[in-house]
Amino acid sequence: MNIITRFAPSPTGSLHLGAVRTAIFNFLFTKRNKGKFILRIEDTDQERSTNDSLDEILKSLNWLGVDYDDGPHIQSDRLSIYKKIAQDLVDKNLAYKCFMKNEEIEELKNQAAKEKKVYRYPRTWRDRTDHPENAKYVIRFKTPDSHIIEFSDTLRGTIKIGSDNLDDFIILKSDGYPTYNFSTVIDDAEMGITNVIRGEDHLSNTSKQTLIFDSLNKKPPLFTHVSMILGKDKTKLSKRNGSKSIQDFKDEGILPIAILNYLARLGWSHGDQEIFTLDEMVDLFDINNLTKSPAIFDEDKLKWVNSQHLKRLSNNDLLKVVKVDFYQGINIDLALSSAKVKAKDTIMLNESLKFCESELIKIGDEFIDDLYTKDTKEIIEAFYTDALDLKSFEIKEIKDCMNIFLEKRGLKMKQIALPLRIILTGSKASPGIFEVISILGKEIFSKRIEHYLES
RNA sequence: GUCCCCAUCGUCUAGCCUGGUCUAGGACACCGCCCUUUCACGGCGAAAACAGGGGUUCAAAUCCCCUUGGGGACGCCA
Repeated sequence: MNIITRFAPSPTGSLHLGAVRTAIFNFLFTKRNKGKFILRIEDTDQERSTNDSLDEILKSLNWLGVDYDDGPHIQSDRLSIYKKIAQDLVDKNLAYKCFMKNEEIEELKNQAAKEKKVYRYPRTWRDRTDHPENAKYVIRFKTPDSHIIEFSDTLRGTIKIGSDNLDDFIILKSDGYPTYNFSTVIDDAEMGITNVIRGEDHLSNTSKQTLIFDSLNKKPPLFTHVSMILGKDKTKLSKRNGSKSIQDFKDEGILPIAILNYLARLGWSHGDQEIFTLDEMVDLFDINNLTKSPAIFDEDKLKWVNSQHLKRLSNNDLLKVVKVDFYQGINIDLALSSAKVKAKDTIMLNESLKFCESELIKIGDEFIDDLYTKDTKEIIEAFYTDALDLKSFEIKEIKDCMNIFLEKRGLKMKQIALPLRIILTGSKASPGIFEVISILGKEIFSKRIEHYLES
């Protein structure tokens, strides 16, 4: 059987990590099995759904490289379908119209809270036929009494829940929109979804959805409820405990593959391997090899994974993510090679390559003490004179030149490396000094030294 | 409160299904040392866990039960 899966976010905010992880699992699983991956937008909450959110979700998925084969299907385009099926269920006496007013429900909820009980809809309209004319109503599902609801989960086995724990839940709201449990089931059935991979927080919804599948005479898909990602405080990830959106990570210089890798490794593993390419993940991913317990999000490790991918990136690919205008004459290849091994994110990378952007660099006032002593100036000038004689500005030549210079003058590397670094990069932190000189090349090197000597 | 899920180092995890090779392996973070021209990278090392109690068995991190702990759900949100 061909695998068909879906990722079904609701456009009520930016894409967050938990959602992204289920998207990744669906994506990997589907690719692994050469199936079809559908994107479906569950915008049945008129109040909270926004186009901006939808745009951001699409943008983020695209940036991550989580591509879908079909969609996005928008649920609000399909209202007539849900309405019709809800009405069918009413006609079959499997659902019913409920005319209870909001105020009445509020009252019941308050009452329940007072008695420290959980509110349950009292089935007031379940069997009534004295329906008011032109009044607003919702459609509720007739949850059967004392029935054992059973469904299976590929990770957790068979799960059984007594129907008495559920009340007559709403499937169609008074604004004519379906509720989540209803539209999800209809779409999963209509779209031929074979595998539903979603967060563990949906486990309790699955019992309701099983009931709906039954009422529709449809076979439910195979469920896999993936463990949740928790914040540092061990509760569901939310803005409160530091959850960031994909956009945030992008802005912080995290690579898409690092997010994919880190998030996939949260709950999934392949022996001791920590770093995966996308192809490797697709190749190795096994839905049956997921951890059942929740995992705490650790930004330090994400950063580390990011640094590992940064190191592995080819200079060609690196050029696409780096935001540096290399000045003409800069040895870009060498610059990238020496910068990428040290950076943890692309922000750092950009920062460390700043000295490559122009012919001259600005030297901050804080370095005056380090640079403008008579000795320093004299040493730099002397080394400069030697360096000018070099035919090639390869690292090796520069190094040899330096060693001869130091020996000749009885100096230590330390005495010249720091000022030279500041003069050439405007910073105390940079790639190795020989690399820096080689990256700049003879011309820019000379310009910067002369500029210093003249100041 | 009710229902559901889960339980190996601080964190992510390997091992669990198919008991013995586990004096429990790896990674992040932390600490120490080394490398060193800065910042880093890297290398080496240390510390660090089978929640508790009962079973089953010659043998349990691994199987079963209970307790405890954690998480999730209980919306005209998804």
